[in-house]
Amino acid sequence: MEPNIFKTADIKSTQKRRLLLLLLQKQQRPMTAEDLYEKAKLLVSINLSTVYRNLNTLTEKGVLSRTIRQNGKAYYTFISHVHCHRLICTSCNDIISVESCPLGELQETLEQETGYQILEHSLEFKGICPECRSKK
Amino acid sequence: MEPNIFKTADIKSTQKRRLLLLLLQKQQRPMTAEDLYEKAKLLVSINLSTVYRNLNTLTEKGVLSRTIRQNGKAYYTFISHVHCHRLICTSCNDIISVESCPLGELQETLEQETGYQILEHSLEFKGICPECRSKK
DNA sequence: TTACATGCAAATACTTTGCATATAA
DNA sequence: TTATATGCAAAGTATTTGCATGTAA
Repeated sequence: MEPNIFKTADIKSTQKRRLLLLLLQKQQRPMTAEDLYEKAKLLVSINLSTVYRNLNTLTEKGVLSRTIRQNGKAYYTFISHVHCHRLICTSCNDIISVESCPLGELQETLEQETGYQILEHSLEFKGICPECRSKK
Repeated sequence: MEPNIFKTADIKSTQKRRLLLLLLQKQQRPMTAEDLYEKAKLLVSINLSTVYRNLNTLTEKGVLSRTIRQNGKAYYTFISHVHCHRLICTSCNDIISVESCPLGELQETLEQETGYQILEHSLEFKGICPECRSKK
């Protein structure tokens, strides 16, 4: 883990924070507060509200990014992660990462048309995966 | 309002359902359960859980579509509405509709690459609107 | 030493559910 | 008449907050 993430973000380096970042880094996939809590409590004594508070702090400080998915839950990743989206099977909840993203161009057009400075976007696809389709 | 929406959806035509659809139709913008409840209770006696139950029923029957936005709330629209997305100002929460959508092609490519049958997608842009930018 | 982090319990926001009653077909 | 819709209160799920205590710098 970058030794100076905390210094850069101007927050204290605590055992719980180091663990949460380590877990997010190890899993290499967006995780919910609950996901992280379940993993973390196997290793240290930690409270769910500590997880929530830290995820909020780290998001505000620009270390993590938060995305609310169509299941209503917040998912967190390192900001530095490759920009990608999701394709979710509505039948078995399998998730595939979608790395292609054709929105850069549209985003520029939108900025010109609307005068907005666009900072981010969220995109999610839903469908039925091959396994579930064949089971029908 | 289409006289046979309810017949087609195979659900009873009740006063509250007719009102909820009418309100959604009149506003011509995605609304939350709370939005609809506030509008509806000015006109008839209605319970918030009736609103939620009907929005769920109408969504399951394919009359409405539901999208969870990055504020964590569910927004409903007629399925028949023009396919469009959102550009939200993170500073003043102003919302602009984005009608262009370059995802059709990517969606086809994804279907071929992944074997998924893609049924829908959700897309949201966030940025800072011209007014808020000039206030800085 | 001191400001910030944490644990715990309680509160909040949005949504769902069980059950008795009301109503559309 | 009968299955479905509704109201009401209670519960569920994800998240936040107040306050006392603990800990990094």
